[in-house]
Amino acid sequence: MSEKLGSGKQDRYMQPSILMALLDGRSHGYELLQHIGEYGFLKGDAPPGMIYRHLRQMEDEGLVVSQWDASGSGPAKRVYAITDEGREVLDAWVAYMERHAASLVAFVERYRSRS
Amino acid sequence: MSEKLGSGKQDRYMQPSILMALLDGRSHGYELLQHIGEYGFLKGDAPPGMIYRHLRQMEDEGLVVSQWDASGSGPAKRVYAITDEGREVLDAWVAYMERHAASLVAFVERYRSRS
DNA sequence: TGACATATATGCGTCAAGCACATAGGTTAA
DNA sequence: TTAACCTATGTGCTTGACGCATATATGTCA
Repeated sequence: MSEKLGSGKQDRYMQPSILMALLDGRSHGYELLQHIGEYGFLKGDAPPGMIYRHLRQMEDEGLVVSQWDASGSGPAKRVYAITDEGREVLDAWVAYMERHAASLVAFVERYRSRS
Repeated sequence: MSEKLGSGKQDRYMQPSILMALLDGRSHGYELLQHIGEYGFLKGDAPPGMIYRHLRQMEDEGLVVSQWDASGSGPAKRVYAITDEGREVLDAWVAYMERHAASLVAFVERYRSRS
């Protein structure tokens, strides 16, 4: 039955999740992959392609900045850091999510209260 | 700033809104248009084309059934009623929305608690 | 030297959203 | 009476994000 919900295309909140993770410090795509699932918006793992595309787009929009890091072992990493503009956008996201949560709760309430 | 949120493509929850409205009794597209905004998931008015497409698709899936009503004034209306399967899907939607709201609240909490 | 983990990125098909537009019946006012 | 408007239901087209598969490259370990 639940397979009819939203055709599997729910909002994954990739952008705010990435920005939130970057609040804790600079990181790179592959590392972010393993952490943004913690927020509960993804069912399984985040698709790698998605992360990198979001990061690139967010850099175009000035929300993050990147820098290559070739130190350490393994291939070079593109390390991202959040910008002031990114912080503002995250703040707006949180405000939006708060309103959205309120609407959801009200909807659920309304449904539950009609026995 | 907020124009960067989700590129304006937030989840409108059209399907559960329609099902919820039909719980209060049979109705038709044009009438639903004026009521499903009450749930707070739409910024302005719902786009008419969207409603009718959803209703058609939901009828294909067996969530609603329709019947022409030529009585009364004005053009004929296609009146929809929710089915048992529609009720089950709505129930699943509500459960999903409840979990989703919890994730959102947790995210907001996490953000707010880091001063 | 072959398999595997790390790390980033592109290409392609699909699907829903958003918007404009088309159709048509009925009512009302100039 | 006819033009404008409200009711009512749909279709067509473009765009953009998503999901998946795939490509590329480096370093490590058996």
